[in-house]
Amino acid sequence: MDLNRLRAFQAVYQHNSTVGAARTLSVTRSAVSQSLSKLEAEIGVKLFTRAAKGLVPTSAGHSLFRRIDPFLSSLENEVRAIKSAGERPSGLLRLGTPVAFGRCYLPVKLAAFRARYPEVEFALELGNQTRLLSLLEAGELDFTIADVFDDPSPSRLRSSLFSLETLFEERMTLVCSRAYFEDHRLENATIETLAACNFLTYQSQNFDLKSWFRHHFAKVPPQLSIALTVDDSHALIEAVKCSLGLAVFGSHLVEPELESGALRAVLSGPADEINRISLVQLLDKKPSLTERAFVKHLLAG
DNA sequence: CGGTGCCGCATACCAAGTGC
DNA sequence: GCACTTGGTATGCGGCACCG
Repeated sequence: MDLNRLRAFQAVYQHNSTVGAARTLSVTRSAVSQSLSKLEAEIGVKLFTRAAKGLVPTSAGHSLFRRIDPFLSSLENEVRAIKSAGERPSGLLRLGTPVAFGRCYLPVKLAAFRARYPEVEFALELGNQTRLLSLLEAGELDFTIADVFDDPSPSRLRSSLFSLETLFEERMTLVCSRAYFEDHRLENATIETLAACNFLTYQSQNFDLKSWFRHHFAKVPPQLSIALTVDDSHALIEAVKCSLGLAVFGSHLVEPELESGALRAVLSGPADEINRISLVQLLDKKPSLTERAFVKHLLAG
């Protein structure tokens, strides 16, 4: 059934004339008259009685109007809502993030964005980078936050699938408790001294530690003694404070502890490895208005 | 990519009713 | 009777889909 013919019928019913309907629909009365005739031919029933001054609905006309008027009105409202949604950020944003970043930094940014655009909702996925990149690739996330190092080893992030935008940079520092530092004589530590220590890591394959060793010594000790693996920065900091071993942290996570002297940095200095915390998107995906607004919001700092 | 057919619409015109 | 309003319809044009 042709929607335009139904709209012509609706307008004629409301005005009891083809002239009024034509004005409403911005067409000539001839077009209205023709649409109406075709609709009647299609249904096989007269919808109006042609009177001297206008058109009077038949019982079939009344019945049809009662059915289609709510439908056409709700259809128009729905289309209007969809159009206005395209003009302002709204809807669901699916975001992946490392656990520590998702807990500490992101909630503030999400709150500020939503204060500005209350029609936006978030679905936050906390997890390790490998899993988040897989979800992004499968189209189950709109963005993910990732750690990007200058490490020359092959990285999935450097494939042609993804586009990267740096949000901010942090120094990667190897730290331990003051007691652990003194017990293991870690002032001017060599790779051999460090290789004899215990380590704590975020990731089961301890990429963070390997990357730190490659950066500072251009090689990784053949055997690292991993005392703890935990994907939670608070747990990791507490374990380091208890002298369980050494762990690599983004500088912002342990700044207070380093300043108070509760933790000590090993080989600390300007030569520390830089982690560019970046926003990752699929390269060939055209970002929506909401996604573009969110990227702009994060990049604004 | 051009030919063809269909469809919606506008234009022009006709018919009928109404008011002065 | 005439001007005006309104509805109906023949005709032509333009846009679009389909096909070879």
